[in-house]
Amino acid sequence: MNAKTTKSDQPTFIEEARRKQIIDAALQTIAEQGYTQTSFAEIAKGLGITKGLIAYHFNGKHDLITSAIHTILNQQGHYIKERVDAQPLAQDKLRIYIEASFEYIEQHRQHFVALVDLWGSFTSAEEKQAFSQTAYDPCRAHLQKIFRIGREQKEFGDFDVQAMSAVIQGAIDGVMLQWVFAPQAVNLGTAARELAGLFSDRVSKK
Amino acid sequence: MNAKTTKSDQPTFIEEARRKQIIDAALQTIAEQGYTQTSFAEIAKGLGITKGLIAYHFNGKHDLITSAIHTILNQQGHYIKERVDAQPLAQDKLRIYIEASFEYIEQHRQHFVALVDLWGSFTSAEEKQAFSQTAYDPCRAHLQKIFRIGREQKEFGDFDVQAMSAVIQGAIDGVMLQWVFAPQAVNLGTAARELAGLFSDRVSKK
Amino acid sequence: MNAKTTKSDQPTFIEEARRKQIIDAALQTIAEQGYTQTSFAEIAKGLGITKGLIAYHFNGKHDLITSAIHTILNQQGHYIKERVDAQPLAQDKLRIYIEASFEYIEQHRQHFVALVDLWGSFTSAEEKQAFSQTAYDPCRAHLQKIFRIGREQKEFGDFDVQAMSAVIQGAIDGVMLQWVFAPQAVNLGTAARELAGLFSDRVSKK
Amino acid sequence: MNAKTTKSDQPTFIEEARRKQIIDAALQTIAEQGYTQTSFAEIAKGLGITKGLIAYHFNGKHDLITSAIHTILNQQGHYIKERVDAQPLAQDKLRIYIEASFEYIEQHRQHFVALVDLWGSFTSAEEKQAFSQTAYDPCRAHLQKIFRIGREQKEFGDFDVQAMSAVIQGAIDGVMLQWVFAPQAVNLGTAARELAGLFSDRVSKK
DNA sequence: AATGAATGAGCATTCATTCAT
DNA sequence: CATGAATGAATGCTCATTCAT
Repeated sequence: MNAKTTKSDQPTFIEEARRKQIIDAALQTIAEQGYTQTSFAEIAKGLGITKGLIAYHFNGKHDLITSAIHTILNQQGHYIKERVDAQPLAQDKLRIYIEASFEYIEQHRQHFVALVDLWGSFTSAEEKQAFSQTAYDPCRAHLQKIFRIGREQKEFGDFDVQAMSAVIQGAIDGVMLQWVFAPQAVNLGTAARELAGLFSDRVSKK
Repeated sequence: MNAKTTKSDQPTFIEEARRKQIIDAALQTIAEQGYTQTSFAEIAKGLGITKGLIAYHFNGKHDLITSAIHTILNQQGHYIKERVDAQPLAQDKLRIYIEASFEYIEQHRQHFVALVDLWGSFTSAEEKQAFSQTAYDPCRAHLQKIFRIGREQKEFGDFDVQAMSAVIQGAIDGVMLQWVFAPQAVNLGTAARELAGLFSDRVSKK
Repeated sequence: MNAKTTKSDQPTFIEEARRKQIIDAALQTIAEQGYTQTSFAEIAKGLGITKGLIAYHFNGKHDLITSAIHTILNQQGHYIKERVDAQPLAQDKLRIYIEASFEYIEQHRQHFVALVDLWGSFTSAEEKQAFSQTAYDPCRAHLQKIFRIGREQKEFGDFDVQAMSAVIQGAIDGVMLQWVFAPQAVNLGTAARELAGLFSDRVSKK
Repeated sequence: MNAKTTKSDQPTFIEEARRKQIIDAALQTIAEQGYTQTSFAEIAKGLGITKGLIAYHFNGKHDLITSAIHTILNQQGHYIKERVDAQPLAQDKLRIYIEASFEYIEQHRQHFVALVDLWGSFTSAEEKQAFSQTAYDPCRAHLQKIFRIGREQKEFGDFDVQAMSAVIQGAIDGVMLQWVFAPQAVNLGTAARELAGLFSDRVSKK
């Protein structure tokens, strides 16, 4: 309930290292055994520490889960932004956005297995909505920014920017979901190409 | 351990009614409070029965959850199939498939809030994959059938049927996810139109 | 709590048959799966009836268990008495008592597996003592009667009748226990001979 | 599922003390109320701790029961062995074996009340047989060793060693059973004398 | 005489959390 | 910083028992 009382605001080096270590172990355990099977004891076991230590470094389970989610989303966000920003043309930005999304997922499948499981950790509608905003709003905003650039640069034609951002991001997430649970059922590379193709055919028409 | 204390193999009328009633209450509770907060006691409370009765009608929690999932997927599947089959043209079939998917979701938002939560109920990778097959395989198969019809009827051009089915279904699910958690952030009707538009522009090009 | 209210004192034919059938099934289930695993449902399953019917024919679980124990002890008692009474000499009576005890056990191993398990069903010291009296008092009394006859007929010398009855009956039960759980570890026939031999050497000395 | 939340392999002092304390309380509760009435909650209540703590120190109920049984059997075994080994003559060893068995039982009646009840805790035939081996094999082996020494030292005549060990141990256990449930019905001292007498008369004959 | 639906108390077990050391 | 002992509430599940039909 109360935050660490004996602590200054600035986390120490070891504090930060432990938190990162615990978050990684938590994500791994969640991905392997599912959220409901992931207890502090289970995380601690895989790390060679005691569960008391986890309680010491996090303000309860909710804090741990929240931190884990932010870690994943931030890492993915940076990965994509870096690559998209390197492209001058909007149509390349969009293509790279899709490709980088899938690339990151492919390299961190475990993170996404865990992420899907973590939806189950939100009990109230408010928490779910808050998570939704954290997860989707920045993505849609990024896509909409690309669309606007594309229009300013006369690369893209006319379409509903709001809806299209939801559709493109949705397609990325939806394909990811299928791949996460059954990697052999979906080829991410081909899917990326088809998705980018759908869009470019649409907007370059006029 | 033991399935039931009664003799007959075929369920009675009251048995069926109770199971349906319990499944509905379970879905509602899951949607409202999340899977992890949904205990037999919680479901029973909302129904005015005892938790022992739930254990009497279901072979454990896994049976209840499985039954609930199948109920949702079957209902949605029938709803869509009925409407798609009524269309002679493949391009209409595809459009109706997308629209009907969103319609059903819109009318049963609670089911899908629950469905997403239920992913968290699968602990092993095997269970997750099994669920994935139950959920996605029929959808992708249905889409691929529409694509084949479209090609036979010379309505559609050439594209990777496998990947396209994953992308279209993924887009539907991905948009649904955004809407389920933040209904005000996405307009399902507009999204359906943009998605159908993306595809028709693509395939009618040549 | 209350006995069958709609019933006359005289049990009907079908009533008796059902009780016997249920007792037999109960003994078999207890022998096979242990007392703690033996629920009404389990007994009913093996019989093709419902557990409600068992509750109808017995005044609760305690009644069923008590009836089962009495069934076993009475049957064994009759079997032994019949054979002992056929012998005129006390030393033969004693030998036959031992042999018949083992014979009966050998033919009804299941009954004794169950009997040992049923000890666990008595919760209070009073119940245990009551069972003990039901089980042991008649046996020791029978042995003591044989001893007295032997003395009257000048076959046996002097010894503590009370203690000797406990020792002989104890040896029978103790050997039975070893055999019941590990039939290959004890040969009942040889044990009977050694036990009878111990006694006859002792009392024929003077 | 998970054994313990701590890291070290060797138990601490407090750990050992708690386990012993809990085992003692468990034996007492079983002796007083019977195995089926002995829940973690019941044991904890008599100890002033919570049932969670019992689960913390033992790997489930089976572990607790197994530990309790081994505690009893080991203690009794040591008590007897110590006294038997002090005797040079085989006939004294045998007499002391019988006397020490009864002495120990007399001093720890509660243990044996519990032990008899614990038979009911084994559900499968395999578990029962395993327990039987743990309980009886060492006893019979000890007796057979005494018999062999007796023969080597020309104290004992000829008899079936295997069967005799079963009969003597059986008599000890069988008398104990009668005494445990009805202490006033059997005098352990007299019984010990009669039992030892039976044997010595038999083997010293030739 | 028999069934099946329903109950309610009890069970072992899990787990996040607290805290003295 | 870190541990290990302890808590207490919650969970899925079992089961004898009741009762209307």
